[in-house]
Amino acid sequence: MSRNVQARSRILDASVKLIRSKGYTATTVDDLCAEAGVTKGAFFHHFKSKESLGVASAHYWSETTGAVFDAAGYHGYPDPLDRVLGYLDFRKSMLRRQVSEFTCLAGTMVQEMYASSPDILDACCASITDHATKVEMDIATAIERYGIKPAWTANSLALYIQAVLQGAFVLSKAYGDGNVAMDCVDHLRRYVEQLFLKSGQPLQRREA
Amino acid sequence: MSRNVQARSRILDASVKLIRSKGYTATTVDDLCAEAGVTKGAFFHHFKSKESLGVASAHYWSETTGAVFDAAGYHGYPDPLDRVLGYLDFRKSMLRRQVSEFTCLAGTMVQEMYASSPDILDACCASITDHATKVEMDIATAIERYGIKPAWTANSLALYIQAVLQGAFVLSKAYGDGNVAMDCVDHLRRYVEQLFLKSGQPLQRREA
DNA sequence: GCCTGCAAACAAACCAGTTGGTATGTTTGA
DNA sequence: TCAAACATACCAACTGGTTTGTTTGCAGGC
Repeated sequence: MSRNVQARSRILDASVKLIRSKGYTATTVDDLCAEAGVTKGAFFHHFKSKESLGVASAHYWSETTGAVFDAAGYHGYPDPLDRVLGYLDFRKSMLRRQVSEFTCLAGTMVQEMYASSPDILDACCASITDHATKVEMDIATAIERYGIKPAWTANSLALYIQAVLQGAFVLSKAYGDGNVAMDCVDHLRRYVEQLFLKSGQPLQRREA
Repeated sequence: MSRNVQARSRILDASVKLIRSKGYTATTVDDLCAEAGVTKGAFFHHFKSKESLGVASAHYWSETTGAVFDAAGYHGYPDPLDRVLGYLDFRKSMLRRQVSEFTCLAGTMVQEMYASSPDILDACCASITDHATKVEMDIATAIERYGIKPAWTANSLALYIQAVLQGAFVLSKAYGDGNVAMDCVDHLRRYVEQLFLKSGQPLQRREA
């Protein structure tokens, strides 16, 4: 911990950047070292294998993105449905950036590693599940508050939201920009609003 | 065309199987040859490079899956909305199989190659777009037939449907089975039904 | 003086693609 | 007609570069 405290976290930052754009397999240890500005010796000092870096990268992703969402403003809304819709608006706002800056590391790695590395798969799955669970809380509270008796569960809607986002990322990569993804979030928002719209009782107004 | 007519198509079959489960980069030419039962010489006789096999694989995927959907029964329904919902039911029925048998080659490759190979990206993008366009036709007809004036376009809904499916595949890989994906299709079906449900005018009944 | 944190060189395995050849069938022209 | 020339489909061995991981050594704090 003497010479350079940040070597490990510089490797983790490099892993997020490179794996998101090239994928896990195509990202070599040399690539990671070059991007992080460290040598192979430093890499294998901090991670016992490339696979363990993959696992650490997924955990790191969970922590860093978790902090971003925890800090977002929508958590302050008193209405739980507003918080869910606020989450969607927040996600939509992120889609203005470059494709490589708004896509999901966990989703990318899952697609590539699901049959190859159980450890990486578990770490990615935990990342997605943890994130979905936060939204699920607000959905569950909203179901209670709005007094609806849905044919679906808070869990399934939370996972559906994640599925739409993951799929929107795939289409964004295919088309080269986030416009498709924004349209997808619009459809998703309309659906969520609809689910809580009791027949005859209009939803109270909220800001966009 | 004398010795063994099927060498090329055996390689293509092998590519779909291997790339879907391991990803493009992790699938080596040797893997493909072993799976197809051919030698490296045969491989490079039929494909000038691994990348060109990737492109050919995406085209092959388009053709083979296109044939499956073209042969499905829902095209016979007279009501265009029934055809759209029938498409969703058909997709849901596929989710009973193994994860590696219902996921999308194009979506998997896009995630991995979007920043690495423009040629493969184009081929995958075309595959997804072509497929979405078929659904878009029925959506457009349904908009007319049902006389609705939506805030969305047939194109954006068709792409949204693909996004949900692609995202559902990611979650299926993460959780190891298609149950999450089936829940997603249920949510999606509810949404599509809702979109065509004019206030006060119930939708005519159709079979599940 | 010994552990941590890293550098540099090295090694063994692996990978895409090449080479040089063979077997089989097809075209051509005397 | 039929044989020489050509084309196609394929094979086994090889090559040069790349990849993950190791080893050895060294600088500085405790």
